[in-house]
Amino acid sequence: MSDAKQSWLAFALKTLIRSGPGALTIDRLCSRKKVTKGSFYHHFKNRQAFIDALMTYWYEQATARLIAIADTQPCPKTRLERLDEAIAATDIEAEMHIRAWALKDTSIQHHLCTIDTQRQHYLKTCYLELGLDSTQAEQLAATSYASFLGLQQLYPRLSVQECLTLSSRQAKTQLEALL
Amino acid sequence: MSDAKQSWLAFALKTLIRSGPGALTIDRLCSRKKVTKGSFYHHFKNRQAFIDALMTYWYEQATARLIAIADTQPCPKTRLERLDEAIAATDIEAEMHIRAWALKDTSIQHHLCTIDTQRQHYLKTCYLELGLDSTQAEQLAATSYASFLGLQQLYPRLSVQECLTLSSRQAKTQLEALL
DNA sequence: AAAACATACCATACAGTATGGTATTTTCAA
DNA sequence: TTGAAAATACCATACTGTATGGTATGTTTT
Repeated sequence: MSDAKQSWLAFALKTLIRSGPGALTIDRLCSRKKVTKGSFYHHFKNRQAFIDALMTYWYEQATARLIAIADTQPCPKTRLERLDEAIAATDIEAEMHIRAWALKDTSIQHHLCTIDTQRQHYLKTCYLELGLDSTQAEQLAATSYASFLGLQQLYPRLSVQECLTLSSRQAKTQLEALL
Repeated sequence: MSDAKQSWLAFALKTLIRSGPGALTIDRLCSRKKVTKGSFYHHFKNRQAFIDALMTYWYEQATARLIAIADTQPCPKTRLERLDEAIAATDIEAEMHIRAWALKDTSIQHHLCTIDTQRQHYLKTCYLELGLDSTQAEQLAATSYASFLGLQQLYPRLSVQECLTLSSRQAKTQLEALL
């Protein structure tokens, strides 16, 4: 991937985080980036190709990278803690925007589906190692992930730290009740 | 409120449920409703007034009504069960769409904030009656509500029934651990 | 020559306005 | 009480201005 293209994706992700998918029109991106459409259409075949590239870029930043960080730990309990730390140190504002975006764009839906699946699968493997059976691990993965997602969206808004604290505490209680 | 205006709001809510806020353009609504813009602008000063009316309409359907149903029960445990039943019997597809909408429209955000607050407050009163202290009740209200919201948004998608089952089971475990 | 970008243009979709038409309801005098 | 006139509710048609994705064709830089 060329530097210019990489710069386009990094800029687009920043814009998505700051202003949501509504700001990802070609015109607005170009004016904010102080280039013209000639640049955009040089690097991307059309808007859809651009969006696909952006979602792949986001997957690497906000899923693959985080799992890789957590996976440096041998103990599953420590992995989950390390994961929380990594999440706390990451700008996850794009999350909600992408989830909202998926409701009106099936291509985003597809990307998000593989990402959600992979994330839940990672949590499940941790819970399996901690002694849960397959069904329990799967359901706890779903509910703990879901409560974190949900807490992010509650009004009045909580901080990422509060979301992590509440959801991880809740997951621990749940885990102990199952063991 | 006139019948014609009521019919506009009911139609708009159906459209929102089926196709999301992107389908709530004046042109598209008019063509689907087989009327013209003259009708729209006769009943609503502008698009914003229409949206405000629609959100009020939705509040009555999906918050005030559900709470009123649950509140027919004297026991808080029964109230929560009755609430789950009422939710299961309601089309809650609008929920996610509105939450997504709120990210790009501050007026929706305001409506949703009062609604989220009222819903959490209702759950809190139930948990208070069940013996939790104020902080515990508030946090359990937040996490149980959040996990239900989050489960709705997970990919691959779950049914409303599955969301309710998982989140209410999780809330019960949490409650017993706190008592 | 190829990569990177600029400029000018097109068709479409959108919110909103101006104006007019029709049907129903209200008002007021005979 | 009643019937015509006035008001109002309801909707249609045609238009404006703006933002969008996309295309065609250049120009500059390496």
